[in-house]
Amino acid sequence: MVDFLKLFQKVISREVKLVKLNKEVRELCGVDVAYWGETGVAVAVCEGEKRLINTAKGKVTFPYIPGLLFMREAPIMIKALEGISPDLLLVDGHGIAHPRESGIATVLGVLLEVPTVGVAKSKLVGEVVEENGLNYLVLNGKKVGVKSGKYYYSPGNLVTLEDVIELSRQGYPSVLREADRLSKKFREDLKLS
DNA sequence: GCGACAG
DNA sequence: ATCTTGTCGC
Repeated sequence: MVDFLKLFQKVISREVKLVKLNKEVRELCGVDVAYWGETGVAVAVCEGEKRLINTAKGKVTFPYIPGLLFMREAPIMIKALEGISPDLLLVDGHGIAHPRESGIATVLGVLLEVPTVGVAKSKLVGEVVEENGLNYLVLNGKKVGVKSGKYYYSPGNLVTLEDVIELSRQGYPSVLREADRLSKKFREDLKLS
């Protein structure tokens, strides 16, 4: 099964288009997931003309396996993103800074056909190499992302490394901060009800 | 065999 | 991710 999933990721990585995000980002969205045992709570926070918050709740049984995070969180994240098509989607996890260049941000970007960037709190693969004052994440001699502060940013789909660097300069995205805060808040609400 | 290992 | 106390520092 794991072999099949890895093949799926290789197919996904072949569909990735690292092209410049030209359109102005009017609606920025961020998604995160919190857990209460086997119950997952996904929250999508969108900031644009109006502020939107979507949630999704459900059993998450697939185990956490480094490199296969998408199997655990992508399904419920997609539920929370139903009906939403942001100009840019930020995902808690890596994009192409992944063994098969197919982290959860990349999988979501390809499946939903939306520009995505992966923002992770820790490294999965690659080494940090400084160049021109920037800490690039290098994998197999290729720059696949950047480290800014304590976070790792990498292209998911439909964005360039330059777009990602630009985003990383803005500091940790508020939409992800909010998605993280709210997912944990809603989890607490579940414990009570 | 050993170390690394998103959330 | 989640489980958890105190402690160090701005």
